[in-house]
Amino acid sequence: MAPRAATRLEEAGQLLRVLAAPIRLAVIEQLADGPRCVHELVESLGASQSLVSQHLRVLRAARLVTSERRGREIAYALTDNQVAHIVRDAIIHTSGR
Amino acid sequence: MAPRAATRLEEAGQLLRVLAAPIRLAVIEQLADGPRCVHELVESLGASQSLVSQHLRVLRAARLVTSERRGREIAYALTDNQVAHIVRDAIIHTSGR
DNA sequence: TGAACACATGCACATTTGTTAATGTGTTCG
DNA sequence: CGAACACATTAACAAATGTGCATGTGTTCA
Repeated sequence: MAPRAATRLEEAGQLLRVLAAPIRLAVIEQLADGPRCVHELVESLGASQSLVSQHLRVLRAARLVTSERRGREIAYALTDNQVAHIVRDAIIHTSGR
Repeated sequence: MAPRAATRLEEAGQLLRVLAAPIRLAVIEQLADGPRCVHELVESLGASQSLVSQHLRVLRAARLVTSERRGREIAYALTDNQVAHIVRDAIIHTSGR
């Protein structure tokens, strides 16, 4: 069942808006190599725990990542790798000049 | 010469932010089929002339489109088709579920 | 030259978004 | 139970963004 054209572009726009933040791109890059828990992301990104959680919340709301509790940590993973592909294309486009 | 990682993600984020608006996605979809002048876009998109110009300004500033005067019209075209490819992937990702 | 057309720009305003600081929830371990 | 760890959430604020209205610039044609 195909949605209306307007809705289709709105949904695609929302996806891109979720991706349109450097720190979230960095998170996705990390998760492309496998699941990570929050404090690992905090370390590698050099951002505050609160900030990382805020952005993970956005990614989670958009269903781009899934979370799974492991002991007292929570592991995040990419829902699908097509998103990582879009991110890679965007990076290639800007770096290739 | 590869830019710093932070800069790389910032630039990719900026590209995605420019794409993250339904009306700009619609413009890019139109231009993927060939050059269009502004009043053609205004008609097909059903938006005001001012609004379309504002968004074309954003696309132009990001070097995603080029403009060329033809008589009293101004024709817009995609700078490269890789951007159209990214847009298509984003639409496919959201529609495919 | 003047009028009509095609488009851009400046301004003002509401909405959204990113960030920080503080606090809350859930878990492990002594 | 209580303390320490891992993470989420709330509130508050600055900054960026989208939109409409009005006006400006460039072009064609009579």
